[in-house]
Amino acid sequence: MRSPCCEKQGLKKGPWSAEEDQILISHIQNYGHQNWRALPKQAGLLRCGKSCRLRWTNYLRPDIKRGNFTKEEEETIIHLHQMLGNRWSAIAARLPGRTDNEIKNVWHTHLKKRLTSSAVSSSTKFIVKSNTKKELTVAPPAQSFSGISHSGTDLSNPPTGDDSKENHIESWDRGFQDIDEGLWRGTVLEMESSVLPMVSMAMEGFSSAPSSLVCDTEDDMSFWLSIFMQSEDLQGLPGIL
DNA sequence: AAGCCAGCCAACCGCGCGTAG
DNA sequence: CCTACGCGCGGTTGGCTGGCT
Repeated sequence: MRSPCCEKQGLKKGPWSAEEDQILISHIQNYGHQNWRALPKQAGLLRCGKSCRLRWTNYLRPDIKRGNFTKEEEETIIHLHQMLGNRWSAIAARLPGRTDNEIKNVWHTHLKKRLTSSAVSSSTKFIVKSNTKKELTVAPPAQSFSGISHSGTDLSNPPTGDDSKENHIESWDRGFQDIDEGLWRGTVLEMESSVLPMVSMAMEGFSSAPSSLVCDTEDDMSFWLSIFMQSEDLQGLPGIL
């Protein structure tokens, strides 16, 4: 059994003072943070390393974006949460300047309430083809849920009788996690020409949508799928090939 | 003005993972 | 392999604040 954090007597807990913040900032600016456990002692702080790391990553880091979340950021969080679930760090990775803690707080205090049943259409379907003989079908929740298959092998955990949307999404997400990262390298999302106008609309900032998208990692794949999920026009389409 | 309450959010806790020895 | 350690993640807590009565 691991000993709890801050077991040592005399270590301070609770809110950080301005003086402590300044000590931590100047120490990291001068020496970096290779070893969080050793840092408080080196810096002369009566804190545990974990507390220092948290203070730095969630509050003191220079690239932290302050202020309220924009409408766009909130929408992004909602859609990424549909895709990724409670993987706050993965969501934060797509929102520059926002921390996982901040996003988690915003989700629990604001966004969760805003979720409606229209979040994800059960008929949306993505078929993903790889250019390396690997073939994979990704089907989000639907009555005809077929799971995720790779070379004929079912990699997903099919729904267990509970038809709730949440469970289906979780199954879908688990399917993603089970896939070897290498599988995504070179994966191409091909789209039917009929959906291209909608894809184009979904991809703001692009003059025209490509007919296929190359993915190198699961993150790439998640990113593109999140783009599609953000488009109300695309939700409910019979398929993206 | 005082008390209560709900919401917010910084910070803490425990667990799991990766890695070095 | 096993163990200890460091770190990051997600869940939870509790103090603060502002609004309401």
